[in-house]
Amino acid sequence: MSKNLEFTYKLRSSGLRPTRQRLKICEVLFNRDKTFHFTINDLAKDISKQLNEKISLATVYNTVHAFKNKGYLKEISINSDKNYFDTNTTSHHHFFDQDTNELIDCTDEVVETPKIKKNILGKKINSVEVLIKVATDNQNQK
Amino acid sequence: MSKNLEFTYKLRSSGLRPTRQRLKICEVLFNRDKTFHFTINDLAKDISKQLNEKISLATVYNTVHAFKNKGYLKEISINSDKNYFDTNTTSHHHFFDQDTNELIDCTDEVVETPKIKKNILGKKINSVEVLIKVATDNQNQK
DNA sequence: ATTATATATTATAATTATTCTAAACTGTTG
DNA sequence: CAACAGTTTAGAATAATTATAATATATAAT
Ligand SMILES: [Mn+2]
Ligand SMILES: [Mn+2]
Ligand SMILES: [Zn+2]
Ligand SMILES: [Zn+2]
Repeated sequence: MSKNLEFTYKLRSSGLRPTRQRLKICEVLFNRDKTFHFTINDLAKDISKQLNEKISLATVYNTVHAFKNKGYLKEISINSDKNYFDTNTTSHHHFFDQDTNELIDCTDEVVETPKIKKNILGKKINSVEVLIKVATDNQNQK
Repeated sequence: MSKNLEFTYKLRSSGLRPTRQRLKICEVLFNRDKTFHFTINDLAKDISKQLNEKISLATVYNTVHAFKNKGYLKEISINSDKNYFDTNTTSHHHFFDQDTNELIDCTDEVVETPKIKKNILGKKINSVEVLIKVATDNQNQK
């Protein structure tokens, strides 16, 4: 359980009590090689499958929002139907597959962050992100 | 009522009956100099203020979606809290003011559309749009 | 270790946004 | 002026999210 210890420290260091539920959610979210995108519903389902114990949906919401506020997750709104979270919290760009509703990270080889030549007076730029919408190459343009 | 005639033709030409409600919504949305962004709720409120007659919320939803499907409106998801529509249906970029939840169109002088160097196999690129999130220039980074 | 305190979890209710339904209404065609 | 399909409407239904308030837990204080 060295991973578990890690998560415990991580949570404590940001002022979050390392509860059983939060540690399990950490496990599901952060005990992986690659970052990924998820919806809260997907996450809740994953948890109830992967783990024998159930976590209340309200707790999943609370925890995801707490993790987001601490900077461990990023929220991404791309589609009015689904609200995504991203375990990759760095600034980055996305493909959005309109056929499958899947989000895919872009590497630097795909697209460079565009330069902003003018800003709005009195405001600070917090992020510049590119979204590329793709779909199957049929002639159904709608 | 020359504008009204115009809207009548526009609707007919796309197979939509020019009903009283649709014409009023056209008036509110398209009888302006500049394009703008709105939420369905804002639109419903605007209508009940600007006009003496009420339009059912379901009709506003129906009409906005019909107009979107006909290409007269564009849907923009940027914020999990609010779902926007845009009367500017061209491909373009946006500032999003995180203080006010306001969307602002970017001109070409602000940012150029980035080049996509690689695409996902078997998929067609439907749009490439940049989102610039801004907020007041205090040191409150959260 | 026991107790006290603040914080977190939970089931459920409440709220909000959106879609569905089915009856009434209206625009268009003949 | 029928007749008909398409449209609007109020209200019900659904879905996503947030609020509530009682219970449980983690940590700090004794
Ligand atoms: Mn929609
Ligand atoms: Mn949220
Ligand atoms: Zn991502
Ligand atoms: Zn716009």
